[in-house]
Amino acid sequence: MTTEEAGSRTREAAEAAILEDRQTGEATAPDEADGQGVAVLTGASRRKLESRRKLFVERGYHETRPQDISKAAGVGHGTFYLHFEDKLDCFLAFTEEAADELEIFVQTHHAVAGSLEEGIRELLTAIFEYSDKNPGVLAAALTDISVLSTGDTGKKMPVDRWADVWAQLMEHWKETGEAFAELDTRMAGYLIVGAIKQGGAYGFRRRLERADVIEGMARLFVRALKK
Amino acid sequence: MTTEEAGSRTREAAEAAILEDRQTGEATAPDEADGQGVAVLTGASRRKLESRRKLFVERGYHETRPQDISKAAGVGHGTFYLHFEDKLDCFLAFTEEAADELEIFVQTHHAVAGSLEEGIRELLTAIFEYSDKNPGVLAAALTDISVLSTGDTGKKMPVDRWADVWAQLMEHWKETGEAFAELDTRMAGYLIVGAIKQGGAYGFRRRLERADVIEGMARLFVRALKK
Amino acid sequence: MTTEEAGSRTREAAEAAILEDRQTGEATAPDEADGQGVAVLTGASRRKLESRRKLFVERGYHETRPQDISKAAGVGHGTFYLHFEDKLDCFLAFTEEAADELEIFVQTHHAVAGSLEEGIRELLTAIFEYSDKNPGVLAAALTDISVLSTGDTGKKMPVDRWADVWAQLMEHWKETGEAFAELDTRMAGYLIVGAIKQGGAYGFRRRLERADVIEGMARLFVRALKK
Amino acid sequence: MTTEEAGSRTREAAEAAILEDRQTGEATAPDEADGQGVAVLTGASRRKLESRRKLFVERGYHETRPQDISKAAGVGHGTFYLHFEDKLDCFLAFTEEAADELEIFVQTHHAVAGSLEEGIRELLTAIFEYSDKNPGVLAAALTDISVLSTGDTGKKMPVDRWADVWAQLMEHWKETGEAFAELDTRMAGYLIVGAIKQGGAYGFRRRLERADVIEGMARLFVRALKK
DNA sequence: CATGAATGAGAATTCATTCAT
DNA sequence: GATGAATGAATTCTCATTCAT
Repeated sequence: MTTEEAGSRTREAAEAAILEDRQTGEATAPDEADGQGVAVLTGASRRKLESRRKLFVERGYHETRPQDISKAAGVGHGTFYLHFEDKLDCFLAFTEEAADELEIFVQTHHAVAGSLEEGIRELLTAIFEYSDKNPGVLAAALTDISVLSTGDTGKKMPVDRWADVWAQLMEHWKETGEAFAELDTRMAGYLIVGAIKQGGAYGFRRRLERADVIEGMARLFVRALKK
Repeated sequence: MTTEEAGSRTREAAEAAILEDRQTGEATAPDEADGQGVAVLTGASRRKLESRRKLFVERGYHETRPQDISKAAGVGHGTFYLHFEDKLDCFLAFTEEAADELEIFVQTHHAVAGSLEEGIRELLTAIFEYSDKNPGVLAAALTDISVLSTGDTGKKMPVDRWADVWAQLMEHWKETGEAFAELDTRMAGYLIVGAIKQGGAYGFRRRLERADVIEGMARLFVRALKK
Repeated sequence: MTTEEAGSRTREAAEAAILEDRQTGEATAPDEADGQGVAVLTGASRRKLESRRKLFVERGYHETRPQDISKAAGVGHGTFYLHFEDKLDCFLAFTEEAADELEIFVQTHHAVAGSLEEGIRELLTAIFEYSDKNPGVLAAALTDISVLSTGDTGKKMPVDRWADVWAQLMEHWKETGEAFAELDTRMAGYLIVGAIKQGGAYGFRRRLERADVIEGMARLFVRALKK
Repeated sequence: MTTEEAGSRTREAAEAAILEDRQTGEATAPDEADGQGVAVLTGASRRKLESRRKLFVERGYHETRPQDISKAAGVGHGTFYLHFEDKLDCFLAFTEEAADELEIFVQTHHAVAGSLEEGIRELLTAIFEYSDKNPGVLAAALTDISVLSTGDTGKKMPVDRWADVWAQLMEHWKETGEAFAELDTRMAGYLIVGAIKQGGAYGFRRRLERADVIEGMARLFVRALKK
């Protein structure tokens, strides 16, 4: 998605667009919408419904009612179901939105990344910057699917997407000979995501300095991965 | 708990007791696994209520009703509330029970652990053995508290306990000079728990060989920690 | 409410409107009989929910479930909570409705009241006529608040409203010199309301002739109040 | 009941016995117990169960559970049902106990009463003294039966007993020619009880001076009844 | 497209009462 | 007699979703 666009933007611009609630993002988001009931709308109410983010982040999935989202968006209850199949669908939309934003961060940061060491540090910085501007969003978006519904929805969750991103990077570092050869990049992707999620939550709770958290993580990740 | 007893048992015996649903544990567990504010009830129904585990694991917190637990235990609805203050209290009891069990595994494995490398491998083995015998229990017990209730309950969750265990081990390895000096053991404890949780889920979903998962994790952890 | 309308109606007409379940009252009552915090809903279900009266009167507060009221009204359980905050709120709405109706009776009767003696007799007549047409309503509406909820709700209960009405009348009779000068009208208002409530219940149980009950009360009240 | 005893006691002694929680009352209370399941017991637990009074007064009927009464009495749940048929039976026992106590007050005060005027003032004084020593007891004991259960229990409630007492007194005053001849003493009994109940509640809420409340009531009652 | 009144299955919890010990 | 663990019908209230307008 929007990779060509992202390429033509400066890194700062791309991030700014995201952080300022995607006023320029309109051109991109609808693209991903398939012709089906979900996320079909382009107009005002779709943008309004993005108020879901605030609610899901602050209250969590189970404490947020479709009604709340509609109300916060200033639309009627019924309108909610013109945009989302159901509550879970709405949550996944939020989740994907967050993943999209993060992906841009990751990509733009990677563009300038040189060595494995610099790259990891850059990425973590990007992630925590994002987290700083969007407090709680990652934690909320990484909510375990099993908590949301019983049956496996088959949906690709943000965890998977993000793990992929890391896996690809590590694959790249394997090719450049910076990462050790036996590295199982898929597995390592999940391990890193898990570590970041838990470590991030810990740092948040303990109100640790962002720089310290990043440094602590980076050191361990670099040691773990470097040849 | 039962540390003196655990000492007198062989490691296998101790684990077996746990894994076989604690037939020998009765003398110890029911007395202290409670501490929940509700009257410390012993007797038939309390033990029966341990059926909660199966349900929380299979369906998750939100899909398990107090009624289900009572029914599975073969007792009346009201009996549930003689043993637990409310649903959350019941879940936390399950959670602590699992943490207790795991702690024994970790302790007994550590007892024989020699080097950092062996130690990590041992621990991971222990954890995955436990997970193998108690499928899903760890994942369920590590459920994020924020998903369970709105307000912070102030309870120490299994994640914290487990992170502590790892932190202490790493502290030990720092003293023996096996772990690198600048290691922030607290943070690293959380990172490892997060990684194991996510990696474990990944391995479970992909039906990976346990040995491979352990090996993959161990390699990374050792690299990350060793001097 | 509807004071100007009541003025233009004959006394009989105004009462009839009330007693015949307010078919003409629709224009006025639904708009203000609410004031309850929950959205001011008009429309079918609100009027239907007035079936609460029958239930509260026949079964009393504790024997009437929100569900019963909904069912009697032919609406769903959930609808109940669109109109009332909770069960108590619903009861208080009934209570206020009854007080409103009674107030009109009292006012219209007072309009024609001449002397203290005539006035008292008129009022009692009005009250018992109302009670006759709405059997049990006053008794139910005068239910002691302490029976309904633990904490003081701070709400002005019908007893207070009605005591006020009597107090004002007595104040008037003090001014005209018909009532004795030292009369504490506030206190006397409560005494009279209490007496009517208990005496009414007694008369109802004993199936006494309405005229006799009125006469018995009137005689005592007149003696007590007249200069 | 115990009229001969009451007669041989001084008024002060009789009241003291009541107010000091009836240490001497044991000889009397059991007398009234019939040979049936209810109130059969004489021993320790019966006296203990009298803690019901505090609970019914403070929390009201619906907020007081048999369990609470048992607990307050320091006996087991089951013991409750050895003494009372059910919760309502227990409440009525409390109610009768209060009525008994009040009756003694009323009788002893009446013994010294001379004129109608003095008599009324004496009685009111007695009642409010009792209420002062036993705050809330009368209000609780006068709880309307309809609030307690659906079907008429056929039990004679305290209201009735008390109304009777007043009726008898008024009958007496009719005979002495102090009360006006046409007085319907039965009805008037209820009117007075109702007035006292409501007026007492009002005075209590407004924290009026007891003397003022008594004076206010007495004046009205005397005016209403005197020839 | 948009609405919001209406819905009713379902959730958590309570409590009067029983009965085996 | 005394106990208190056990019960399950019953209660209040919620909330994801629908559908007539």
